[in-house]
Amino acid sequence: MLSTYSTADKVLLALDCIIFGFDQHELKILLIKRDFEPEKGKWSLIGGFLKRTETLDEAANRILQHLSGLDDIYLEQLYTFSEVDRDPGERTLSTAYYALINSENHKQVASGAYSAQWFNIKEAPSLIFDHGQMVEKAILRLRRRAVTKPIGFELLPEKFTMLQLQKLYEAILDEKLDKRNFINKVNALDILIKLDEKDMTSSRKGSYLYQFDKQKYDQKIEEGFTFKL
Amino acid sequence: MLSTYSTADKVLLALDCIIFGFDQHELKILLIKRDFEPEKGKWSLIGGFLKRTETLDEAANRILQHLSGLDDIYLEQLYTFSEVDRDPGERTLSTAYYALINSENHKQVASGAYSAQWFNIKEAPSLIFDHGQMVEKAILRLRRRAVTKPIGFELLPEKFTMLQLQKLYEAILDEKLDKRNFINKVNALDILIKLDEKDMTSSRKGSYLYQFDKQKYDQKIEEGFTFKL
DNA sequence: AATTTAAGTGTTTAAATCACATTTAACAAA
DNA sequence: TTTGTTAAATGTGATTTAAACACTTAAATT
Repeated sequence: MLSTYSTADKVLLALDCIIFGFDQHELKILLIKRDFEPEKGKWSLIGGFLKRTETLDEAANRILQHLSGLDDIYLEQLYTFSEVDRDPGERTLSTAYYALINSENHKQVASGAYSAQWFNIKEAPSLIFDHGQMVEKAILRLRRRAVTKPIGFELLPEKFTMLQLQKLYEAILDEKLDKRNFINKVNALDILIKLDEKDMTSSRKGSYLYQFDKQKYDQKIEEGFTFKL
Repeated sequence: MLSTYSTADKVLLALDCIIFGFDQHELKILLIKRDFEPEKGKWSLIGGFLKRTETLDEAANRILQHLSGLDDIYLEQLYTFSEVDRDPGERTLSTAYYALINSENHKQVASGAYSAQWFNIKEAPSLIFDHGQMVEKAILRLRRRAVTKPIGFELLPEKFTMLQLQKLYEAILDEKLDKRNFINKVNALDILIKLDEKDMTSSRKGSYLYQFDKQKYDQKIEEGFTFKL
């Protein structure tokens, strides 16, 4: 029989965020030391509980906002985890979100109220509950999305070099890419603005800075263009 | 501040299933007339509430099992919907799952206890709450999955003709496919068993029946093969 | 002026995809 | 038993896309 409202169980719904960042050559995630029981003191994702008056998207934004002060963060719902004993404290489900934040705004995040710390995704410590699974799933999702939607740009500063972009994709996809093919592909997409400015930090010659052209991208999408990197 | 357990809100968590079936040339979904308030009498997805003692996967299986008597149904979690007023009855979130069932087992489903009915995905009536959104999202997901994993076979009887398979993919992808290219592609995958039997219902010559070779498929996957149709 | 360092640039080759037409098997009708 | 009909089965060449690959250039340093 279909349950009716009155007889149905209510549960706690948590929300955990896998926060990706990119730093030079490394794809990182932000973790915190959990400050309450159970598992106090262990590494965990940033999370919180859903309030009755908000949507999951709103809760995810609230939690991130509170943590970082950042506002327009790329967020996507990943999956809802529901193993009965996933949280030994109480019957709790958790909807995982993943977020992408760019390295320019990194610092303040890591120096926030919590003992938050960036970890290379390959060197992250083991996490409480099923957070490890969440991270795994998030990486796979990111990998799939990054080639289909220009979400990679969320992880870079506004102005970036081709090499930075390539390194980012190498980090996400976890494979080496050919420089010429990469540049050719990116240029073929025709959604970057090549600036007159150069980044002089990495070479004598300097490398041109680029900017993602959201206007152009949106327009192309409108016209049926499909991003595929 | 991170919420702690005691202060956090509990919510009802519903679970709704988008059940896909395939019938000759048409991709269909199974809908029921809702038999309780609110929105009693309107078309809706099959659903229920999560129990404290089960996972979402288990709940989805229970709900389907109960409806159809079927056991090994392909099920995948889709998304958790959380608009605050999505259900006017009470604050309820819903995790949507989609299911694929094959046409041979159709009939008993539709003639179950509920007034369940199959609708072509293009001709479905408008649905309660956000169920329309769920269906939309499920179709997109199915479309992506079907070319990446051999889930299409879940929708067919055990033995099927190439044309049936093609029609299925045409229905899922909502586009016409070239017969020769399709067959060449499928054959190149080398995961079908060509039977000696023929289906004589559709032509004089008869068309060979095929069977999905799960063993072979699994082994190929093991060896790093990637299904791509 | 010569050296160093990373940036920038095209071509060739292989692979995948696409478009397309004819032959074959089984049955039915003459 | 021959002929006609219907859908199934089969293969090839053309085009497009992806992959592999190495040298030149600009600018700062000595």
